[in-house]
Amino acid sequence: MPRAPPLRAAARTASPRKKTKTEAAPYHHGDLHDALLKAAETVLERDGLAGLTLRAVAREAGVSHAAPAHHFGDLSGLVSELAAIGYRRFGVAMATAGAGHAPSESGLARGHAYVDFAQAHPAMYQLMFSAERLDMSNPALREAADASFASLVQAIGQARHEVVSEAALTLDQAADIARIWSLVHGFAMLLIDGRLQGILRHLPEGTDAGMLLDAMLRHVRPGTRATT
Amino acid sequence: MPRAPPLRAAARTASPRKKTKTEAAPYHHGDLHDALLKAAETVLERDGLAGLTLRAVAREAGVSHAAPAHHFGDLSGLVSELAAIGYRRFGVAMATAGAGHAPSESGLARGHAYVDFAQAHPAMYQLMFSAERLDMSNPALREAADASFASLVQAIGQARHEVVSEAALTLDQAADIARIWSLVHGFAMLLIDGRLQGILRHLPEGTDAGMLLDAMLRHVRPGTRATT
DNA sequence: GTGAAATCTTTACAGTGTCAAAATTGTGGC
DNA sequence: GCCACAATTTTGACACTGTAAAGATTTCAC
Repeated sequence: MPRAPPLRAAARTASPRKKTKTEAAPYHHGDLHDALLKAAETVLERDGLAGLTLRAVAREAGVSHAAPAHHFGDLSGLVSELAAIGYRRFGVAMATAGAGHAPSESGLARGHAYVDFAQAHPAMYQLMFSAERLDMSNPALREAADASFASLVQAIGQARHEVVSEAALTLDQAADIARIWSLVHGFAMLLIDGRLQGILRHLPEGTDAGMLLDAMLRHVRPGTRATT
Repeated sequence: MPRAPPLRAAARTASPRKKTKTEAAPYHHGDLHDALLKAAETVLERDGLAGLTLRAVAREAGVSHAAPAHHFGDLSGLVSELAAIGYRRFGVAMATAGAGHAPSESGLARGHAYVDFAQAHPAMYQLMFSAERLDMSNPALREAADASFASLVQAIGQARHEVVSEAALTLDQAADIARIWSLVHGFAMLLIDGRLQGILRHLPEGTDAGMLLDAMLRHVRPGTRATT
């Protein structure tokens, strides 16, 4: 059966070697694990969340449809690891946005960076918050998501000019965290789902989502208040 | 073929008669359209969004697997009509919450009613914002969702002590709408997805989501400002 | 080398949505 | 009253999905 396997070969040479001091051809595939994750991201960006199936990823990687199961157990295992990658990437985007700005404006910059990420990678962002598909007990995902949340808490603390400990929050601190997170997450979700189209359409000519976000955030500053 | 049809009979007698004074078994079904929508809601509440399939709804209603297609075209047709029902129900919940409160507190009451609805019917709320499944060109859904949005705009206008026209928004008005909507929607989504568990766990004993929402909302009031 | 383990493929099964054809039932015309 | 027609519902089929088991293949350890 001369069933040509060009895809397979292409996928194999695409991934760079990691170790194997002898530089001999790697074992079965090279590292299907990473190749599958890359293929999954390609599928996700091309076909959206609905097109992200085990078999589609296997096709994209040029392997049999059951290959992913061996590396990830099941579909939730694969998408959870992909979401973990998304969280790590999201983390660096937020970190770079936090630096390089005056402290007074860093909160605003972070808010914009948050929504920019969601807008630039809508399918990935949806996946990162798709409780239905993700397996939150997955260690890689758990760790990446927790780190992302911790950096949010840290940023809130910075804006409040105090050290906020995740282990014991006051209601006021928690309200700040929930407020900022709900704001940017809600805005991002509504934006991705097209629910803000009606608003944006009826705004003065040339107003885009970024300007709306800016106007929305400028009246919500955390901390610096004494009592209720 | 004595293939026992108990489900069908059960489903038929389960729904109260409307007419048919003779009490004979109704004609084809009665009205499968409504029966399917009721079955869909049962399935949605019992098995969540993932369990809401055409065939599961057909089974619940006691009809063949292809029956729903005739009434709703396809899956998105069915879930869109179900979501429309959700929006209408959501609308009355918000309306009753808006009334019966002092004007100064009606905004807060509405915010709580919003999140309460999402918390009481998480699967329905998720469906109502599942862009992936819904067909926003569905007339019933479009109308119900638009009405829901219009009432939000109207409530914002009331809080701003001005008449807000959806047809031409100022950036300031739009920012108020987006802020409030993003806040409650984001909070509801994070809450449903379990993302606020970490926060709630580390709050003083006995603090629940409602208190957190209250603290979060009390520092965000729309309108009443002059310039930026 | 050779056996063992890891990797990948093949095969199979139970689901799913959707379509076409067949069967059933209610309705309107005469 | 009766009969053709239209609406409704079922049956059957197809392509797709995830997942499991069994077989084939390759690498690794010794």
